[in-house]
Amino acid sequence: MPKLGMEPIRRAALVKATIAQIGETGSLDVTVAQIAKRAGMSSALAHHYFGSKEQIFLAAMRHILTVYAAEVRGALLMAHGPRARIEAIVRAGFGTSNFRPEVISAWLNFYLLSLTSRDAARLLHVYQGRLRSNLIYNLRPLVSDPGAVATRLAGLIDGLYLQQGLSAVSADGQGATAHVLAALALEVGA
Amino acid sequence: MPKLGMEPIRRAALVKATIAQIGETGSLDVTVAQIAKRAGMSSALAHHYFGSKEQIFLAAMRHILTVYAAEVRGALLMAHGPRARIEAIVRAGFGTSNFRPEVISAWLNFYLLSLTSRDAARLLHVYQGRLRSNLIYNLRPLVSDPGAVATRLAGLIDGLYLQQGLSAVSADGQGATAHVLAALALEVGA
DNA sequence: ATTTTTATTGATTGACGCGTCAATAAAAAA
DNA sequence: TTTTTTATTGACGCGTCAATCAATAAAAAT
Repeated sequence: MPKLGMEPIRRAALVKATIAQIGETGSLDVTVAQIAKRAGMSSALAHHYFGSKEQIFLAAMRHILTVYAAEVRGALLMAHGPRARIEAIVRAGFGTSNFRPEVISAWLNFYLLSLTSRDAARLLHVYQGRLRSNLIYNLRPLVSDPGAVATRLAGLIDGLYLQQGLSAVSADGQGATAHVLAALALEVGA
Repeated sequence: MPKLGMEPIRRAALVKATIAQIGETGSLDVTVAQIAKRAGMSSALAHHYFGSKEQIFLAAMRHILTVYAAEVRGALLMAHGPRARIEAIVRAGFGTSNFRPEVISAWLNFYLLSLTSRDAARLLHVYQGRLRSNLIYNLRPLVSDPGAVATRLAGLIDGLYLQQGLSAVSADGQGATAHVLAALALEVGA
């Protein structure tokens, strides 16, 4: 009984199911059939809407990055001054949306996917570059070598994210945020 | 023409080929046939010596961790005083053996494998715990909260390692080392 | 009332990969 | 010299999975 206008609904359901399935499986070794079943449809329909498994992955990745970017933008709206803006960026990175265990796991897997897929690498590069230039821009009035400090802060963020993704017990976003802010305080000499 | 005593040679060749193949492929989606071919034997022989693909992966992982542990031990021999010992640990982590692109890629893939395989998780946990307690022990006379500082240093090391593994262009071990040591200097207030 | 478009799936295909097995051959032991 | 052990591989069975296709059905358009 085909109700019309199903395409966006199906696509969204598949994206959501993909992230959940990757989070549960812990790897990209998820089958289209698993994803489709979780999203309540046949694997044939998943192929019908996305064409290939890689396209499904890329859509899921795009979704994660879009949500993340929106959260950063939102946090930046409320921040006055460079120091507060950096704090906002950090807090957004470890915010509730991106810091759910499934999302962390998916993100780490997409990291590795970027070694294989050019499209994935391109996506990731754009968002990493945006984070980095955001950090550098706001670090400029605070430290003498913004590039180096940005490298260390971004590295610490990635590393703590990785650790959280691997421990996979309970994601401690507040703790991670506190650590990054502590490092920031040392860097700006406050 | 069976020469005797081939087993250790074959095993070592398979371990080496596994790391190389994972590095080249960028994922754990490597076939036993690929590994065996690179090691100069048939896939049947690989199975004969290791029994399963997972055992091959675990052997490769053990090898990487063993080499890493040896390098840390070696560096610690030459270090006098807590500060120098921490520097030694950092330098070993980014030392030539563990910082070749293939090894970085393999390590990152093993990180994710630990989400799937209990044995892999156990291996990783042992070595991470050893690194962490090494750091904490030597940080104790230097800082007031060794645990927190160790978390940040380990996080930064992991993060920079991750970034190097993903860029995959040229591994800059000296740069990474310098960044961690800079963070250390800030933490100890020198 | 037909035709076209959209939604949907069961069945199928074709490829691929792990692991096994039987067979071959040479060294070592008996 | 016969037997056992070690080394080695080609062939293959069995399962899995991505992707395709034909078929069904209900909206929408004509």
